[in-house]
Amino acid sequence: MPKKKEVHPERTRIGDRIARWTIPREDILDLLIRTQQHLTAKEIYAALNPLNPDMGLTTIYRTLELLDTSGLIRKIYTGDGQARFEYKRADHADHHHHLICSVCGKILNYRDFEKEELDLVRKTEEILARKHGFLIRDHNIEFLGLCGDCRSGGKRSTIPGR
Amino acid sequence: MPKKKEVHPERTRIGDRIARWTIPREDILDLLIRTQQHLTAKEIYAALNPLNPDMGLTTIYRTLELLDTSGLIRKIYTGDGQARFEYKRADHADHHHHLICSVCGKILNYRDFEKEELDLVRKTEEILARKHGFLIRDHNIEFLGLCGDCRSGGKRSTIPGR
DNA sequence: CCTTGTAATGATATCCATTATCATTATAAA
DNA sequence: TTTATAATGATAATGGATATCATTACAAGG
Repeated sequence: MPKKKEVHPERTRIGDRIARWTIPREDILDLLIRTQQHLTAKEIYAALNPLNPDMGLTTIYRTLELLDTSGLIRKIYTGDGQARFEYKRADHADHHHHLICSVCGKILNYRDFEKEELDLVRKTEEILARKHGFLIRDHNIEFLGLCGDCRSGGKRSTIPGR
Repeated sequence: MPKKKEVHPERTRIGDRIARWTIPREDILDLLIRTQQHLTAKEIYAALNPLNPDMGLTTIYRTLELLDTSGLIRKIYTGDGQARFEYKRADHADHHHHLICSVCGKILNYRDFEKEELDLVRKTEEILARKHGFLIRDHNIEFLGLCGDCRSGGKRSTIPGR
């Protein structure tokens, strides 16, 4: 049976921004939903190419921008010169932040202290709105440091700027 | 009297990484100390060029990487495709985070809730160290949203992806 | 003061992620 | 089916950042 997928329910979340729900869009969103990693455009391309060799890199970039603008995915800058993407669940079920190793670039998700953090964030958002008229839509928290491997290894990074 | 500056005291903080403290290094660090903004390499180039037309862009990039690696300045990615830099005071006196407008790209510093935030961060760092063997060296917190102008204006951004 | 090894610089070329262009294809509604 | 046009993909172009390498200039030892 050839590829024959149901349209993902999330598709409705971008209904007003989009006219046609296509195979590339379905495949890219699908991949991001399934993976735990933070993928770059090229990684997505590499992952989907075997399944759909006709999909070009341009489409990946365009689709990622569409999904990001629509709030379905999040664009992350970890400082290695390329943007990464992760799926953003509507229900905050996977609310987490990042732990980035400055040496090897590894990214860990962390999920502890959600409640306290959310209290703090909410409070901050209130103040910011009052003080600067800023409407908060999202926040990022990231910790930079050395992962276990790089701490013990003590080796130098080959990544420039790290 | 020609330019004749005292070497900035911070110079000692990178003593072991550096052999010579030069005019470009002094000027770049000096500029970052004085400004409240978050400058790109090109903005720094533009600002210093009138004073020192011989300074090339390459030196700016190299010096910024040196200062960043040494922990004197912080590299920030706001998502507009170019890295920005800010001076990082040793005494945490200016501890702050960023408020980024997704439409116009404006960046505000915010400094409220430092104590609670630091408590939370410290606690988190402890857990992360225990759980993942991660040694935290820095953290970033940023809020993304719409600034007052862009809220009321309701105009669309020309910045791709925003 | 000179000399000298070499760190630092700057012009240039290059790299690489991302965007723009535009002809072609394929979707969804009539 | 037909059709208007949204979406795609090959290609070229853009632009921030880095590599290369000959040149300059700093700092230590004479």
